[in-house]
Amino acid sequence: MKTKDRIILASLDLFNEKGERNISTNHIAAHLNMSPGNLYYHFRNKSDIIYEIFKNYKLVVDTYMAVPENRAIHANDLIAYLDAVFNGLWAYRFLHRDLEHLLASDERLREEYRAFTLRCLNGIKKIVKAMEESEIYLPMGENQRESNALNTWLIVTNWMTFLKTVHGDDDNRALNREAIKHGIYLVLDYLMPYIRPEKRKQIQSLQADYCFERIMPDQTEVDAL
Amino acid sequence: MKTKDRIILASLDLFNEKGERNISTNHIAAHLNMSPGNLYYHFRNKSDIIYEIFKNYKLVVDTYMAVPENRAIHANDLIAYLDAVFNGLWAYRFLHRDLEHLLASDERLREEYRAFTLRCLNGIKKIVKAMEESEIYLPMGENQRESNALNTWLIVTNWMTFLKTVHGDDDNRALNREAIKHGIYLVLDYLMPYIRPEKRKQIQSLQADYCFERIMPDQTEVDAL
DNA sequence: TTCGAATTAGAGTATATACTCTAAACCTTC
DNA sequence: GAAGGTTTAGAGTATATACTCTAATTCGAA
Repeated sequence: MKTKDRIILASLDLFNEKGERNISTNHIAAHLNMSPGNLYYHFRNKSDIIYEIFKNYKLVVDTYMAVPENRAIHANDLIAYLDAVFNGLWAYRFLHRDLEHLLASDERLREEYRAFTLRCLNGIKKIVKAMEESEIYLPMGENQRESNALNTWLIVTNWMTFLKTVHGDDDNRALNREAIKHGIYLVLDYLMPYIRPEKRKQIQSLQADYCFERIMPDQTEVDAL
Repeated sequence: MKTKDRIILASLDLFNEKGERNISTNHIAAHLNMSPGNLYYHFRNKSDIIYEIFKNYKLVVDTYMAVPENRAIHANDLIAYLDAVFNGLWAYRFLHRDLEHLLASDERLREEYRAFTLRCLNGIKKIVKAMEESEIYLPMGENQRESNALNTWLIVTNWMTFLKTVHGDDDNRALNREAIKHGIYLVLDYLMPYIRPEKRKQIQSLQADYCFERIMPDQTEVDAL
């Protein structure tokens, strides 16, 4: 593998594992048994590494967000979308940890992230529209579709972070890739009222695969807080 | 005012304005025309300042989350809750920017934040239940109430961050206190299906105060992305 | 007024970070 | 096997950060 790609992969790993803030270029180089000079031969600075990682992330998400072209959309597609998006978020989870800082330190990234978000929201709206057409969703107005896209986006992109903040340090149940999927359950719960009543049973049975043990502890424990 | 309190206030201001990551203890001291030694006389370290700020935040939110004791809950209460919470989030917005890092660097904070979150979720559930009892909400099961609390929490706590990431640098429309309130519109949109049909008109007219221009630009611009 | 504690100044330290520079090693390709 | 570009090592720099130490100042009570 090219050195440049090795740097990108190692950086992604380290960033995800320890947080971008805690990983210096020297750490990355050391992790690869490589001199800092070598790293800086391949990248002008740390921001460039992050930018390159972001481009990969974008590629992944953009690829999975398309509405099927030659056939009607199906309930299973909904699950497939959510699955793909949660996988993407997991694989690049460091990006959402202090996104604001990343965007503030790289103008390219800020502009492209903005465009990316708008594209995603637009993608969600298209999916919603397709769902309406294939009579899975109840018909809704344009305003509602936009609120829907926004709320879905907020829930999806912040589920992981929420899990991390609410679980103790010892408790690493929450931090693995599978636990993340429980977000799918939540999103489907959010979408349920917009799904046609006669289709809800079907969606609920798909949803059951992602059911999760309570996030909240027993009521007795909560009352003590 | 006590020096200790001046440090807390200045830190909060600077953290909110520039981000905690970009503000060192030296910055805070300089901002107050005070020696670093003096600052460290009042606080053992930077984490302690943040912890003290968090305690204030907690106090504010906990105060506003209570269900009214001697009367039924009213639709206006819902707005009041959201208003209070969004004000709190705005006033302490730095906390949510890289919460994960803050929690990772201070065990007290991690444990207390966890308890705080669970208390909030529980508070939301109690409010929902009260709304059911006063016949604003449709009755729902315990599971649904929990999903509801979680989704509401995710939308509320991440609306601001979302705005920051989606708006350009020049575009400071998004960053003021008022724009934040548009999140109230979104949350009410989310809650609408759970509100009794005969009450929706009323809620919608309250919601209208928080209506916002589209987040997304014209469709033509979006298509170009 | 004085004494001791609380507060403050300000210089200083150890460490880390992003990043640079020069020279060496490593490849092609002729 | 020599030339010339690409890649790498490794030492080094300028700056920032969190934090410490000592000595001075302030202040409130006796």
